[in-house]
Amino acid sequence: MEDLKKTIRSFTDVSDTDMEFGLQFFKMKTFKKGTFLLKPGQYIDDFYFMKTGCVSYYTIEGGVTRVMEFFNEGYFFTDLYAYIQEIPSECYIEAIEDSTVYTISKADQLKVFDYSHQLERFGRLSMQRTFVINFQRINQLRNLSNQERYLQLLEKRPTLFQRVPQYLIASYLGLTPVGLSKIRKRLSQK
Amino acid sequence: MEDLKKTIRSFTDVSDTDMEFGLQFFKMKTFKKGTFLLKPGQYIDDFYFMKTGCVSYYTIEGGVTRVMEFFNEGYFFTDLYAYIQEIPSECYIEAIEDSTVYTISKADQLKVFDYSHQLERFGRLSMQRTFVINFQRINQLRNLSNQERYLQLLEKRPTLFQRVPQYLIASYLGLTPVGLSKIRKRLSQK
DNA sequence: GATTCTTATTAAACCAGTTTAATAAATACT
DNA sequence: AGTATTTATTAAACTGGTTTAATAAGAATC
Repeated sequence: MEDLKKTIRSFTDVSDTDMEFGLQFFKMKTFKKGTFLLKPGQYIDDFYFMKTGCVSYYTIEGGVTRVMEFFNEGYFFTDLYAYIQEIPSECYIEAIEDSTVYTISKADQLKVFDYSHQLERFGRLSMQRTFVINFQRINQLRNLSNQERYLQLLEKRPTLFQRVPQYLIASYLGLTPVGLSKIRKRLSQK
Repeated sequence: MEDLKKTIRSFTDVSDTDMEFGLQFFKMKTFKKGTFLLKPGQYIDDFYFMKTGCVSYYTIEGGVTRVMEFFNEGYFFTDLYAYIQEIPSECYIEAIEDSTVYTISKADQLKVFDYSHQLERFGRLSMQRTFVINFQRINQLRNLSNQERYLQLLEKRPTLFQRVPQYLIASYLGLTPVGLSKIRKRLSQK
């Protein structure tokens, strides 16, 4: 669990005692490509850390799939919206590659936060990080054209384009496959 | 500061001792309509609670004003993005009505969190709340048409339409004033 | 109360996406 | 390898916005 430990300590100092206390609650799980970590209607009680692999976090509404995020190595993830509010999820989390994760239940996480002020701070800071990412996402959606968002994704997460089919990338960008294809054509003509 | 105290306790239990310790650091400030709490290039070291009034949180890029949020009574606010990362802001926070706020510096807030595990938890939970709001915002931007977003705003924050000129509402919705006008016309014709 | 400034609407031309459908290319399956 | 399925591209018609500019209505100022 060295990778997890390292990631936690990239947020804030955590003593060995507190870290050991925290890590004991994490369990390792594996998911084959095409299996689901979460489906609509289910409650999600787990918080995940992606060790290896990739999941797609998406909704289907009226037959339309909308990818909200791809989580790969080093990401913390869950359906945070349903998790926080303890309401049934409206989302899918699907392994789009064979994936290995560490997971901790909400009750155990609360135990950890009660025990350790340092780890509660980690919790606050990781929420902040999530905030920053979401904030950038909102600004991207509001201020950039679809073409600009495509180029930005290409720059920031180039490996995604090898791992993920283009129609899912299109969905992530809020486009139809046709729309993305047009953008790519337009760009290649320059 | 009863309103502030009440709002904090709506998140989590806080003992009188801890609350008293925390509240001593808040200062009351007033801003006349048209004055700025923040301008681009400035660092923001303050966290605000809106007692009465309303501010607009926006950017100007290439002459284009983009309203990100309106904060009125009962909202906690700051330029959280610049605040968290301790980088110069790229945003304006402008009082669009005479406003009264409570404010606490980042250093003081950290003192409070160090002193009180309960208030650190309030910090984490209020970050979570912010997350939920941002998440809904992203989903709105991705999944709803402009018309639907207009109707939803009309429903959720009707008072805004009395307080805020339409061209700022348009900006908040990511539209031009012309675009919003067209939507309103389309709707009124039904 | 008349003038000026700001805000909201309308019209016309335009554009970046959509939908639908056909086709081509790549991948998986037996 | 040959067939079936999935994924990506292209074309054509359409749509909901944009920009620019003119006009109308409302609010502030002298």
